[in-house]
Amino acid sequence: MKTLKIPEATVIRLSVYSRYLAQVDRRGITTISSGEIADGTGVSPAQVRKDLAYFGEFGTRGVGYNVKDLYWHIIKILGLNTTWSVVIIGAGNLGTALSMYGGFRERGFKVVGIFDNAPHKIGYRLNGVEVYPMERLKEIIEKEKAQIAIIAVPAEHAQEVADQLAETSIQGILNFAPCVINVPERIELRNVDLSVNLELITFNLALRRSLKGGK
Amino acid sequence: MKTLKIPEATVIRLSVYSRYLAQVDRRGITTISSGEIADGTGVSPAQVRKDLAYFGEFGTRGVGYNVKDLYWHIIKILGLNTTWSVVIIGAGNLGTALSMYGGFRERGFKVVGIFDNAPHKIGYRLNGVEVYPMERLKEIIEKEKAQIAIIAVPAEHAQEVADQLAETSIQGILNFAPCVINVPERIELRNVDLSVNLELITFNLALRRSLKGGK
DNA sequence: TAGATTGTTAATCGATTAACAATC
DNA sequence: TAGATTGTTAATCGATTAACAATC
Repeated sequence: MKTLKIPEATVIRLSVYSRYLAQVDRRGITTISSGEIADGTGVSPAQVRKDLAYFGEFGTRGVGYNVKDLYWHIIKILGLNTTWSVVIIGAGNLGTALSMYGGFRERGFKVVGIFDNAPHKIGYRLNGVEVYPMERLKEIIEKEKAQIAIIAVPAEHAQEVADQLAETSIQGILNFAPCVINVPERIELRNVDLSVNLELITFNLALRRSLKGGK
Repeated sequence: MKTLKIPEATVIRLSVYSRYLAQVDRRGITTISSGEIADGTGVSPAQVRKDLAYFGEFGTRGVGYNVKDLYWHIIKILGLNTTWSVVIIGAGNLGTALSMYGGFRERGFKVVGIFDNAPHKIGYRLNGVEVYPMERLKEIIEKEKAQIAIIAVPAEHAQEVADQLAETSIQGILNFAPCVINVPERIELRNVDLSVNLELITFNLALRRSLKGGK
């Protein structure tokens, strides 16, 4: 595998391609061209081929790509050929929603524990997954071999939770709290700010208005 | 206002700057330089100045920026100087979580209605917001003057919901269903795929592994 | 072979960074 | 005035697109 830096946009598109290929496969289609993938996912054919070229040669010139093969190649590239065990920190509304989110299971993620420090929540099961007290974080992560943690606590407590996670064998953190957190280099961190997505909409709506009104 | 195309990354950073400025303001600081904003948000000072330059001149050479003024300038740029009324389609776990998500309220978003077609959910209140049947979608959107809709239904029903929204006066749609949907040009659309965020983590973890093992 | 489509290189486009004149 | 920091231009960097040789 080349050591070239892969653009994040490429990884996101690979995810989109894989979903589209799964859909095409369900329709019983066995071969597909970069142009067809492009049409189905809203990118350019050159983009599709370039994205794939970072990782190898998966097609046959003059023919195209085998749908199933390419699907599995991408799944492997994305690291989704194995099941990932996930813990969720915070059994509030967001944590509860995420624990039941079908989109995770579909892509091979398995929620193995939810953590909270509200005594009345401990011991409950959400979607079959037990709610544990925060004191058992390290124990359960190690017992269940969880590799990824999702932080779904209020912003005030996010860093505190991150510090506790840093003491465990967790490899990746997805942070939904709207704040910046610091974690050791060895942990792969990603922040999702749900509000920013609405703000990108309001920005564009405000821009449209000012173009109409202002001009 | 210039008609230059603004990079999406710039808009996202403006959102980050505004949160940082709010925090700095709470500490009672009145003036700030691009370098300090850069340090506080993890970008370069040139980036901060360039991002702001798309929209005007907000600083004083040799001095810096007035914290409060700049905060409000950015809030206005993001279209957040007015309250936006939001409806959520789908009273499942995600819809429920989003209806109670503090991060929205903080930035001036107000959830004015939740819609579902499960009879046993109708009439309930989530966080003070009523759950309405889908048949009343258009009526309530128009009555409440909702401008933005959040789709939080399973992927199979997302397009159907989008079609119904297209019949209303809704101006923007935030789609959480992991699928591509089509809406009229006049509607500002944005997709959020929660699973992709986990996949960006697993991709990097898989990459780290292969670099360690493969090399 | 002729037609089709890949993989890859070169050209283009756009975003970030460095540098500095303007100016408080 | 001297020091500081902005706003902006030019240089750099990186990603996308166009084009085409390779080849099925």
